[in-house]
Amino acid sequence: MNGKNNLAAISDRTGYSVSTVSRVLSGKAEKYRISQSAVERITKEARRCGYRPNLVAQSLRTRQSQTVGLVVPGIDNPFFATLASIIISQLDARGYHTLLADSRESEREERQALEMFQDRGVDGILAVPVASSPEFHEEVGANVPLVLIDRYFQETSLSYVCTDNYAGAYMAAQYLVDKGYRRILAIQGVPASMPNRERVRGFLDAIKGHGVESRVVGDAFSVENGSRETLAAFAGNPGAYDAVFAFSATILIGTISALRKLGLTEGTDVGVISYDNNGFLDFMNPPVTRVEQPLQEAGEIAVEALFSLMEAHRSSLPRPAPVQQLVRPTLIIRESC
Amino acid sequence: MNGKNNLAAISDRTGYSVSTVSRVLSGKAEKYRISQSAVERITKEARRCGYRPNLVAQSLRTRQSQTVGLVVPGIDNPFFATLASIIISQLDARGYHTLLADSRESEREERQALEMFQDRGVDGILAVPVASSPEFHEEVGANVPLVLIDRYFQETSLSYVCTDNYAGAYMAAQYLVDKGYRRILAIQGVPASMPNRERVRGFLDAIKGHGVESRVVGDAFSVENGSRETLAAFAGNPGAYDAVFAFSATILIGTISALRKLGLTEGTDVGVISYDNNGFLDFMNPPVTRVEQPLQEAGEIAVEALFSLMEAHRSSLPRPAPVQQLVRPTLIIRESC
DNA sequence: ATAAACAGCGCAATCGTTTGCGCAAAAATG
DNA sequence: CATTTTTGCGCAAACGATTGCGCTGTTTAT
Repeated sequence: MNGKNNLAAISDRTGYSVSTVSRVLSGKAEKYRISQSAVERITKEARRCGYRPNLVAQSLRTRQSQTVGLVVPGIDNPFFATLASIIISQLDARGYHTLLADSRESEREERQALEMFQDRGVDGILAVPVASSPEFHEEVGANVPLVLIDRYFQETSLSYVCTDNYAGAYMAAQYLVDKGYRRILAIQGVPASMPNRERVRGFLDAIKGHGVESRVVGDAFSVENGSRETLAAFAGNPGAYDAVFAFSATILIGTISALRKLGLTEGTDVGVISYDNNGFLDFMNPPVTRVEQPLQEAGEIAVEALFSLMEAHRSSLPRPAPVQQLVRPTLIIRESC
Repeated sequence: MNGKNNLAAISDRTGYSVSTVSRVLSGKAEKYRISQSAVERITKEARRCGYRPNLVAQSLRTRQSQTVGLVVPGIDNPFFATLASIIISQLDARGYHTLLADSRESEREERQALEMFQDRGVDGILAVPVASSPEFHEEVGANVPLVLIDRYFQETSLSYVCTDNYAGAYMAAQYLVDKGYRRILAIQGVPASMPNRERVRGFLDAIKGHGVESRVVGDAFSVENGSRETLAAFAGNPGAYDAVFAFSATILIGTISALRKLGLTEGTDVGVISYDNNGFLDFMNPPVTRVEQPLQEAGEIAVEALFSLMEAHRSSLPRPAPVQQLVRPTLIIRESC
């Protein structure tokens, strides 16, 4: 084309100043009482040459980027992929774009991502935190609106929206107990994470006083962890446990894979129950009983909370009280235990 | 803190000009022959106050953003989630950040995303295109490095990296024929997309001359489509087909769900075969035979291609010849047919 | 001794937009 | 007709970083 395609170019071609062109094209024409004739001439020229504002310059000047940063501990995990999908849709619906980062469960990478978000001037941040203590997140949260999701910290003033992992695990364990299982292996995810700790607590509380032998093992929300721990527990002792509680769908896959390798069948030889929902779980053999987390709802609440923080931030109003909410999961009963 | 935290502030506090501070902090000290003493004083002060460059300003000035845009047709689809995950990791490893957009199979939203990417000055774009013709993408590709992935266009000068869908579908169909199936229902995804067209072509070519009755139905890579089409095909006529070829894992889920609802069992009553790989497929009942696409490999090649385009673009060198590559899928044989 | 080379750094323009302030002309008021 | 108000628009300074050019002073070559 004609080389440049910015306000200055339109200014040149219409004879109006850059200021006027800017005001017209950013919809502030009447606020600044620009004449009808100017508005028409300018919008016509802008349309003609397909003008599009440079968002980088706009961000620099206005300190708003129409972008939020989202950091998750592993986008390859279907759970976080689903969560990300839900959040991206929500943001999109509000006209915001998403910078997506993956911390891979690493505190260092998480810090980098959060710093990068700030350096790029995002308007807000949604994070599934990985760090073991809230200091850094709180520091970041003091500068830019920040809402935690899925994981959170004790005693923090940050907003968070999570599912009630204590209740979820409690329901699952109680169900196993009711079904008569008495030797239960729980395979956990990342031990330090709040959801995991809450699940362990819910699990232990539910089996307490029922004469259940149990062990909690494992260290990651991964297929590999599920497989390794299951092998370790059952190899050489096929009757070691009568049920397995997998703390995530990924872990479940590892567990089932290992059971099969050992010649055990889930559901009959060993009861299994899982966390997370997933279209596949209904078509496994047997269909898997599981705790479903209301991710859509959690995502909606989190985004809502973030936007009210952002709104206050924009107007330099006092920060609204933090939203700290747990949403209730539900037990989906099938045939695996 | 001390209010601002930019080059000017450091300039004030050290007595050196903004230029010198900039050159030191952006690692160009020796190129511009800055003295040791200046370098030390400045880096010390920068460390003290935790200086971090404003990436928005940097982008505006240098026209580089260390960002690439990624647009997929549905991040909620596990296939694209996996692809996105792979690509984000690759970009991250090269120090690039990712703006992720979801076109939801809508040409309009795809255009919006691509335009937004340009407005934000991304350094490159990776796209799973949705449009039916390449014009718009070619236009964009003329301005900013662009590589297509998973889907592509005929006769385009754009780079693309996809799997060989013709070969994949051919293998699958041939396997069904070899197994003796003669009435095959193929449930396709988005009809106009190149992978889908190639799969249809591969499917039809493979069954040709073998006396196979077949129909190709459906219009989306979704669970709902799989379920709807399966119901329509088998309701009132349980023996309508002896095998179903699902063109994606999501479609497969819908198909199995529908078969069960109709009292049919996949594998025995009706053979099923699927496209895509997925940890769950091995643990369904029965385990599902499927065509696995080498996504990791495709992602690596695509990112590699993108970076060589970006490199040339940065140095205003002539654009290297487009990379147009198909990578070969493999058939994973299990027990569902 | 004079010129040339070089070391070390700053000036000021630039990227594209936004916006407070002010200025002139036109319109309204007394 | 003199004053005030309103209308319509432009000047220029931001936002924070980068970089071509040039300016001083010192060192080296001729």
